Amino acid sequence: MAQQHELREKGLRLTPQRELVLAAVRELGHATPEEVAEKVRQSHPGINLSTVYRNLETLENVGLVQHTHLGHGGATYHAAEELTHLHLVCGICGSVGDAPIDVAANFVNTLADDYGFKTDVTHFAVYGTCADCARNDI
Amino acid sequence: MAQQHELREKGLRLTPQRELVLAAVRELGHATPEEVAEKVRQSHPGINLSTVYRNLETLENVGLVQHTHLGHGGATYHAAEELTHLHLVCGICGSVGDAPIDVAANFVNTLADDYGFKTDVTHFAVYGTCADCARNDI
DNA sequence: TAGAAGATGCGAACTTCTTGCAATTGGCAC
DNA sequence: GTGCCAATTGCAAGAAGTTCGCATCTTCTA
Repeated sequence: MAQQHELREKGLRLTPQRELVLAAVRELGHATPEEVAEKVRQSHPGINLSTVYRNLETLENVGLVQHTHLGHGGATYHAAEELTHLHLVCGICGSVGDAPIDVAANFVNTLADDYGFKTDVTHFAVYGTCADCARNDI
Repeated sequence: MAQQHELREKGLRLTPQRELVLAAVRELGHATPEEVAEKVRQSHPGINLSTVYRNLETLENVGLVQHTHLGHGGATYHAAEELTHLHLVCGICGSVGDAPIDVAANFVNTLADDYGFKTDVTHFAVYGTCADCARNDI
């Protein structure tokens, strides 16, 4: 774990809180600030929620994590290196499925070619109905 | 304006507030509850925010309006009949552009075929960088 | 090892949205 | 037209999520 370098390289100070926030985001896959805080508290009970928020913002600024809006209001954070998939958010059951980015490649290209719009696939949440709910609904 | 029928048909009572909320959503294209309230206040200054929220919810239940998450947290409301386009949300300048649904047809089909995921295109916000910002950024 | 800059903790404030309740109003039957 | 019941509104309090100011503490550099 030469994680220390990672943070120092970005010009950030190395604090236990910061390391734990980053570790929590990586471990959780995607998580709300609240969930990150909860995770961090397992090993560092005293951590403050605002510290988590500030660190998430800081880590996002240097590109180590990113946030996505999954539809239900709050932001969800990911480790930057894990953002290799789309999120399929089910509006009925709330589940979040994954699909490889390639699925959208065509779509992204069309938007780029026809509209000059550079789609940020990593920041992308797709809303709809998951297979399970679709079965029950129709 | 046989709008009265529209609401009555759905089993809703016809109140000035409700008509105004619906009219505001239609006129604004897409708007947050707050913006709807502001619009309604132009002709009905006393209207309460919770009334706007409740009416938006009611109107959504009967299918006259729908909401979309444009990324920055709060929901945005549309008249149901206007939902014939995707929203291209620019993460830099915050602008909301439009693109016809067809652009996504392929993408939607792929998700349906490969993942059984029924994408709700009308509830769909595409995040990225608009043409203007992309020019300045690169 | 000391100092400066940066980070943390804490509490208060804000924003956005929801909820309970009493008063009001619309639609229906007469 | 009149009256009743249920739906709707306004108000105010309250949740939830997020931000901010400030004093204190910690990290890094020299």
